[in-house]
Amino acid sequence: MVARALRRWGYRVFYVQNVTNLDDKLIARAAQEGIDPLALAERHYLGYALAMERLGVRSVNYYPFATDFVPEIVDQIGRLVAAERAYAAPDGSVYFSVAKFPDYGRLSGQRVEALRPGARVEVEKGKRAPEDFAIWKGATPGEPSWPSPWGPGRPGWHVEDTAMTLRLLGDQYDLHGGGLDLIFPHHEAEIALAESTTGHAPLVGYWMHAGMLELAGEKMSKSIGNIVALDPAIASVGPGALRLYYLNAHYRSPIAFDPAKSLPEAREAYARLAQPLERIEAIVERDGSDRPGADLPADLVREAGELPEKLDAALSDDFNTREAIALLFGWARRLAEVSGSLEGLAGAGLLELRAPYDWAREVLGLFERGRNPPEEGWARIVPVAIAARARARARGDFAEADRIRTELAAAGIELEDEGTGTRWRAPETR
RNA sequence: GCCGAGGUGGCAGAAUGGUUAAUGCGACGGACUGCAGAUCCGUUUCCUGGGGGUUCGAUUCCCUCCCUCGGCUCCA
Repeated sequence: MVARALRRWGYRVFYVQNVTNLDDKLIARAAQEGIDPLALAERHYLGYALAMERLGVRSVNYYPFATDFVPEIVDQIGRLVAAERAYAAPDGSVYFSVAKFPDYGRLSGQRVEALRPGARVEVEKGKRAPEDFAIWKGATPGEPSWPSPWGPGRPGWHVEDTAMTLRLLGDQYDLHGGGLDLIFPHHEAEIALAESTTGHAPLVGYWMHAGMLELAGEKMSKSIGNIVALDPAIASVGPGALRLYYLNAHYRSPIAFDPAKSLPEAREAYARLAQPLERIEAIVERDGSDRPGADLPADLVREAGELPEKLDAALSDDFNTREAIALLFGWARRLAEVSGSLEGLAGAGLLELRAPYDWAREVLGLFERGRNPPEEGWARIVPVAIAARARARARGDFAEADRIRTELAAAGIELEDEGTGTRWRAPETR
C-alpha cells in the first residue's frame, strides 16, 4: 500500500524485500527432512511469493537472497575489520564491536548498559563484550559454508541486509519498513553496520514499523509457527477481504485477530463496500462505457470528483488507511441511495461514479478484477439452472426451486433473487 | 528490571483541547420476498484502563499506577 501510494504521488519507488534464505532453523529442519537447506528455503520462498501474488502484493521490485550476496557480505565485513569496528574470534566468527558505535540504541531508545545479556539467546563465547553481535559465523561441519579471510563460515543475520542494501540502494536510502519486533536488535544493528562501513548517516531517512497481528493475545509470527493461516484465509474470504482486514487499522497499531470472527467480519464489510461497484460494472460490461443515458446529477458529479482528493489527503496523513476506508464506505452508502437510477445513466456518468473505487483499486489493491474468474463451465451451467429454477417458482414448485438452489450452494454458487431476476456469484472471484 | 507499541461502545477500529466521539461488524425494527438470503431504510441514549494535575473546558497535554503485546544482541 505504501509503495502503491508513493508511486501514485509521483515518487520513483524501488522496493527491495530481503530474503534470509539460510538460518539455524532452516538448517535444522532441512537436516530433519534430509534435504538441502537452500532448496528448503527456495520452497518456502515460492510458497510466500505465491501467497503474496494471490494477495495482490506486487509492488516489490526485487527479492534478493542472502546467499547470493556472500561476496558483498565478506567485503563489508573486511572493511569493518580493517577499520577495527569488528574483530575475529578464535572460532572463526567475526563480531561487531558495539562500543565503537556511540549511536547504538538510538532507534530503539535502549541504553546498552541496561540490556540484560542472555535474556533469550545464550551469550556466545569469544565475544569481547556481551552486547557485540556476530556478523560472520564460523562453519559447523555439515552445514553450508563459504570461504572467507577468517575461515569458512556463513553470514550473520544483521549484516546480510546491509550488504544487500549497500549494493542495491547505496549508502543511504529513504524508507525502511518492518515489524515493531525487529527494531531491536536487527534494525539497530543495520544502522550500526552500514554507517560504520560507509561513514554516511543516516542510513535510512524514515523508518516505518508495523504493529503486530495478535492471535489470541500473542503476535502472529513465522518464528512461533502460527502463520499457517494465510493460505486458508485467502481461500476462505478472498484476497480483497483479507487486504481490507489488514488495511482496516493504522499500520502502527497492533490488530487483534479472532479466528472465529475477524475474517467473516472482513468478508461482510468487503461485500458491502463492493456491492455498488459490482452493480455499476455489471451495467458497463453489458452495455459498454459509451452507453447513452441520462447525465449525472450535479451533486453526484461534484462528490465523485472530490473523493479521490480526500482519499489522497487521508492517506497522506501517515497512511491513515482506516480514514480512507471510512470515506469509501460513505461513498458506497451514497451510491446505494441512488442504486435505483443507475440503469438510466449514461456510461460516462457511471465511470465517474466509479472513480473512488478506481482509487481504491490502484492504491489499496481492493476490488481487483477476478484473477480467479469462475470457470467457464459454470458460466454456461449456472444460467441454465437459474432458468430452470425460475420456471419451477413460476409454477409454484418451490421444493424443486429450493433443490436447485441447494445443489448450486453445494458447489459454492450463491444465488440472490432480485426484482429483475436472479444474480449468481461464485466464491473467490475477487 | 530496562526499552518500545498499545488500552476507545457487544466486537473490530479512527479522530479531535470545545455543540450529537467516525466507519464497519453484530443486534433490533421496517421495506422487499412463497421462504431464506442479499439489498435498501431506520434504531443501537448509558463507550475514551484507574487516580491525580493543567485548563473556562481533557478522550486529546503533564504526572503516576494498572493491564496487554513486542524486544533485551548468533530465533529470524
